[in-house]
Amino acid sequence: MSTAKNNKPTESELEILGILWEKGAGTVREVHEVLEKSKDAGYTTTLKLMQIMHEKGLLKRDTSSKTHVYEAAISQESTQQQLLTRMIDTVFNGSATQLVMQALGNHRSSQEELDMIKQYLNTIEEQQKK
Amino acid sequence: MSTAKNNKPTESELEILGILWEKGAGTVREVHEVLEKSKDAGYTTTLKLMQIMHEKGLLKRDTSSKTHVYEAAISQESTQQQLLTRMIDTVFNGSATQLVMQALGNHRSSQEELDMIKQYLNTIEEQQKK
DNA sequence: ATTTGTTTACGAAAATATTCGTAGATCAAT
DNA sequence: ATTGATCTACGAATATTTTCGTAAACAAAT
Repeated sequence: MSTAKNNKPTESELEILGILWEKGAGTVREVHEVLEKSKDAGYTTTLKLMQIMHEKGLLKRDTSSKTHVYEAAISQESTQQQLLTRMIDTVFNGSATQLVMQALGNHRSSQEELDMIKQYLNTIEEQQKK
Repeated sequence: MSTAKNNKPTESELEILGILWEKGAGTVREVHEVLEKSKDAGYTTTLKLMQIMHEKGLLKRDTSSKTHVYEAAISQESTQQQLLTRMIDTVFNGSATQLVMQALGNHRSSQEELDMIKQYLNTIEEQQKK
């Protein structure tokens, strides 16, 4: 229960979080520029969205200079986790395995990635033996 | 482009689809009864939702008897696929592998399931060699 | 045939999410 | 100090999603 996270991000908010998780931090303009590529919305729309997200506790911001700098206030991992859980629940009959296989089947993975996953599976098995 | 599927289901609609995918088909009352366990909403709310879904082409229905029987009109697989893709895109930095590992890490899987996944990985590798 | 319970249809309210116009602040360059 | 560009704040319009009240149809039981 560290930072406010009982607010589940909306679709648009997720897009912004995604951008900030990658960038690390950024101004409204920077975020907006990325957003524009996949979406068309005005600058003030992005601004407003980010302000709301700040109010909700989804973003932190540094207002020390005129141009504010924003940063995600919730971790990518915990958000991923929440979304995954919900998705497995409602759409994958509660089976994580089903989700994993579906993901592997339709999204080309390189040999390196497959190896990484295999290795990870081994790690899990080791843990379970204990 | 068989049946209308350009309509992405909303959150509530997904819950209903999930139920129908499991049941195969059902009346409003039946769906509502399942829904009630995790949510609280009136009967007519569920009814309306399912009517809308029918209009959108998300559900088929049999109106031959007084009590209509509904069934999902879009496949679970294609829906899973769409959702996975979007999720990987916005929240997992475009990496399916990242999603897979996150899912494996936090949702306990039995040894049987792990074996199944391993086997599936081998299948994929075989395919890629060709 | 009247009552009772269950169903669909419809419309509209309520709640949420998204969008943007406008005004005022700030700063750099003229 | 005026202009121009860029930024934040704010409020409100739009759009979308969710909710439910009410009425009419229907069937089974009294």
